[in-house]
Amino acid sequence: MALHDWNLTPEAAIALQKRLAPSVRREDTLGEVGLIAGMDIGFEQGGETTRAALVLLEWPSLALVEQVVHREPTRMPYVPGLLSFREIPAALGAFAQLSQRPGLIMVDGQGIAHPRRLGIASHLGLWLDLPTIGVGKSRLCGQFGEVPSSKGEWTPLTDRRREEDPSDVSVDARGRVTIGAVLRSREGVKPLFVSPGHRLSLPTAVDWVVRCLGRTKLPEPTRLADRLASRRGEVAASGQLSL
DNA sequence: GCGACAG
DNA sequence: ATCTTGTCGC
Repeated sequence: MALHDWNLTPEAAIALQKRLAPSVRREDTLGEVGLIAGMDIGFEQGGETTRAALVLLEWPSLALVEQVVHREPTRMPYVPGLLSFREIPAALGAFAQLSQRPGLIMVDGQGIAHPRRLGIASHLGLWLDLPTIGVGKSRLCGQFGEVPSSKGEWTPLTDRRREEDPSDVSVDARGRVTIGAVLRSREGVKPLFVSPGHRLSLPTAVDWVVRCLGRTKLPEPTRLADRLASRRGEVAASGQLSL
């Protein structure tokens, strides 16, 4: 993938998403998943500083083997649909500090469950050329029915077909395509929005999320990254960049 | 034109 | 996302 600038106007960012979306691989091309990463972004000083948190867990023990935090000035405001342009730069800074490469990354946000099928998980996966899964806590787009109540069960998240969708995706009688899964990761709690980021299918994405589930709503990779990105669990972060 | 809208 | 008090439950 050709490198591009992150400071773009909304119009340019949307045009870029449309150009990149066709490159997102939705087939399973996972390698040996020895390490699973979890990524999340937090903000400090009223949003002036962006704080990227990255954790590496060993599979299948899910033991935490490495964690890094990277801080840098916030450049872009939050605009629905353009989240990746605001958060990926900082995420890359955190990745640069990692001493080992993960075989899979779980990102807090959407994968292809995005208006132009290029949510932050897909964009990051494309940039790093690594398998990624979007694990969102709320919906950006798409519709879904009642979510089963048992842990591990899910209902499809569908959306009207778009130009950004591959021509070979299955379209139902109503012209809709499945872009993700609304997963009951824990009983009695709001469901999770799981969608393929890059280099894996929806069934595989759901499988990995379920396999990384503990007793909490979020899978371990995202849960730990979330905790590190926020102030909670004040863990001693390794190699950070101060401002 | 009127809502909806990841983090 | 972040700001915040109390409250319910394992």
